[in-house]
Amino acid sequence: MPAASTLHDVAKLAGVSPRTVSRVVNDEGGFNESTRRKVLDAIEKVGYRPNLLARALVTRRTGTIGLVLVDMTDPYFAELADGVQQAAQDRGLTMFIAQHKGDPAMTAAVLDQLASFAVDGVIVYTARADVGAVMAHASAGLRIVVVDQIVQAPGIASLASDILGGAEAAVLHLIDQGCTRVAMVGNVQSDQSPLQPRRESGYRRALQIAGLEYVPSLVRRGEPTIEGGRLAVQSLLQGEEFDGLFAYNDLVAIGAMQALHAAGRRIPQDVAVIGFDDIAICEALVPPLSSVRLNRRLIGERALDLLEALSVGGASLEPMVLATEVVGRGSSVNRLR
Amino acid sequence: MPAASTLHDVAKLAGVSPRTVSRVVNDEGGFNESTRRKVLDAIEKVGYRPNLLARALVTRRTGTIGLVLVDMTDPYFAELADGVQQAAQDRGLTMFIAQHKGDPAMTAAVLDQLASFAVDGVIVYTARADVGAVMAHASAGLRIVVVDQIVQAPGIASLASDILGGAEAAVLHLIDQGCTRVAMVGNVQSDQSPLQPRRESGYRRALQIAGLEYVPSLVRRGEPTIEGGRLAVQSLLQGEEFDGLFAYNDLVAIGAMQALHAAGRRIPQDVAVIGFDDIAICEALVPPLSSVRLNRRLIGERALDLLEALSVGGASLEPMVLATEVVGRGSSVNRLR
DNA sequence: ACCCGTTACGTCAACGTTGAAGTAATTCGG
DNA sequence: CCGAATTACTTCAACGTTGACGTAACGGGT
Repeated sequence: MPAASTLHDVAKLAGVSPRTVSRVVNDEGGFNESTRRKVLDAIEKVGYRPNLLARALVTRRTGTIGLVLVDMTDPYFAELADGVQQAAQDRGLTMFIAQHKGDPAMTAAVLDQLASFAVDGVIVYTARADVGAVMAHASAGLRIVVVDQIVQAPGIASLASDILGGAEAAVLHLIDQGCTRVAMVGNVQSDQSPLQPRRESGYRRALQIAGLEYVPSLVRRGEPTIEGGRLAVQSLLQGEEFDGLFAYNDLVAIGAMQALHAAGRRIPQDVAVIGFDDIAICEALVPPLSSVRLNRRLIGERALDLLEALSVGGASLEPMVLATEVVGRGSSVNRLR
Repeated sequence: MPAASTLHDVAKLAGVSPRTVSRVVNDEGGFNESTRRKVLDAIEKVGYRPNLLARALVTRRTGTIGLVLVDMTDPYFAELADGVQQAAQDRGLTMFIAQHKGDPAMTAAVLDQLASFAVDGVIVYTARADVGAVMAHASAGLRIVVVDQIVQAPGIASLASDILGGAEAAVLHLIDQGCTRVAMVGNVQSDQSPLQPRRESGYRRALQIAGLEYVPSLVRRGEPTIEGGRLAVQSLLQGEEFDGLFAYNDLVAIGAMQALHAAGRRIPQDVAVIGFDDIAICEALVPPLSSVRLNRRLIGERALDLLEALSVGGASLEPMVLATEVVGRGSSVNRLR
């Protein structure tokens, strides 16, 4: 375990002051080409690597961000995390990741920890997180971007996909494919947050635009999981007639397709199905699942943009809404054989 | 954006020296109960939070670890990462996460970056990573635990699940269910690493134990994805008879089930299927997919144990092998109706 | 009354880096 | 050929903590 070498070691070997080495490392200019080479040689020789802790202590920028989410094993979150991670890596930022598993106390704890590391900013997926804790940290000076929910609060930037528009487009897509009775499986947990039922609003708006009647019994709610989707559709199948189904997310849609299949309904001929989020597995299903794509890479990029803007502007910013896109696949297109 | 308060601010308010505040914060002892209360009050009042960068600079321990993996959107990696993250969070460690997406140059780059942050250790999933780069960093003093592959090198600890044993148990499980011609879908990419084809060895050992003949044409190889599984089984179905199928991993098994289904084979009556890794989705499939479970939580715990041991012992350690467990579900059990 | 040990602090330097300010040597315009 | 600007450095302090060491006050045994 060789002790890491420092600017001083390099300086001694190159015969210059540590400050000059620092200049070369950071390419600040103000040195001769010949000294630059001497320094670079010395760096190579002693295997110098800048100590980012020390640098951060004085510059007050760590080059790190924190990502806080519910659970990274959920493919939706995993893919969002991947988007942020890629964007961060491209910008030379290193990413902490922390989960709160839906526990509000944990949210506060991990935000505390990240704040203590003086991260340059934190990106929080608020689903079931404690928004109060988030806001408290923001007022304590932590730069925070909330993703997937619009939060109007000082010191917080927020960013969300256009869920309502995406839902509307998804249902209109089903209607375009010839569906006339479109059912929906929503999320029971949406009740907890009054702002949430955006998918249901989009569903109703689409029906209205198409001039179709809104039938309350065609809307069921369940857990946002495969099992939840299966149960909800089993219940729908007992008594309801429908030829299209809009699911809360892709996992729910997978469960729904299983239930439809078990009941002998053909997809998409008897029932066209569309999910939400467009997780990777959609393409591999049989039939491939139509869905609403959120541009995860873009979300990551924009979230980092907002963090940078918070650093510069200081104040809070306009919430940002990103467009979504319907991806039609085998579960909904070419129904007419 | 209020400037963060420091030990000095607290000290001034409490009327003691910063060093005493530090003692209280770290509970080192050597102070009166009355001063303790004064200090704690002052901390509360100014909203003091220790600066972990400064602390790390002097103690040479950051309380952070790095996790390096191929791709966090793969559910297998996501669940492993979750295991490590949980274990780290329990121990008060904060986790960096970095991906290399299979690019060896990226492996070196992210290890560099983590080393510069003076992380207490790095956990690397080597699948398709550059083992050379990993070893170079180990000799530069970075504490590294390699997971999923046994690496015998100075300064590196390693940890793997008993893949061979798990594969053997999986195939024996199929045979126990009455299968007499068990096919296998392996991974083409295994060719790249001579040590890898452990699943195939387990498969052959199981056949041998059961006294069944090894039929080379029953073993196909494909990409370790849903699509890869589908293609491999489509090819198997053209000409081969088999009543059991052991898949490289659960994604391959899902593709295999799709292909079997499309060909009208009943699962498990006509063909019993078992996957590998036991990712979360297995339980939600129809039928539920049997698999081989790796104890991910335990992997996380043990990886951190090994890191701690590296910190203390300094030398490299015995590689560790963790047991696996066959989980029989609807895709393989109760075949004889 | 004296010494010694213990308790409860305080002082100072160091961790490795960069910002701010200083200083020689060189270049340049007139 | 002189003063001013420029270049290429160096010096020093600071970032916020903790390790090492110093010290004043107190208590107890003799």
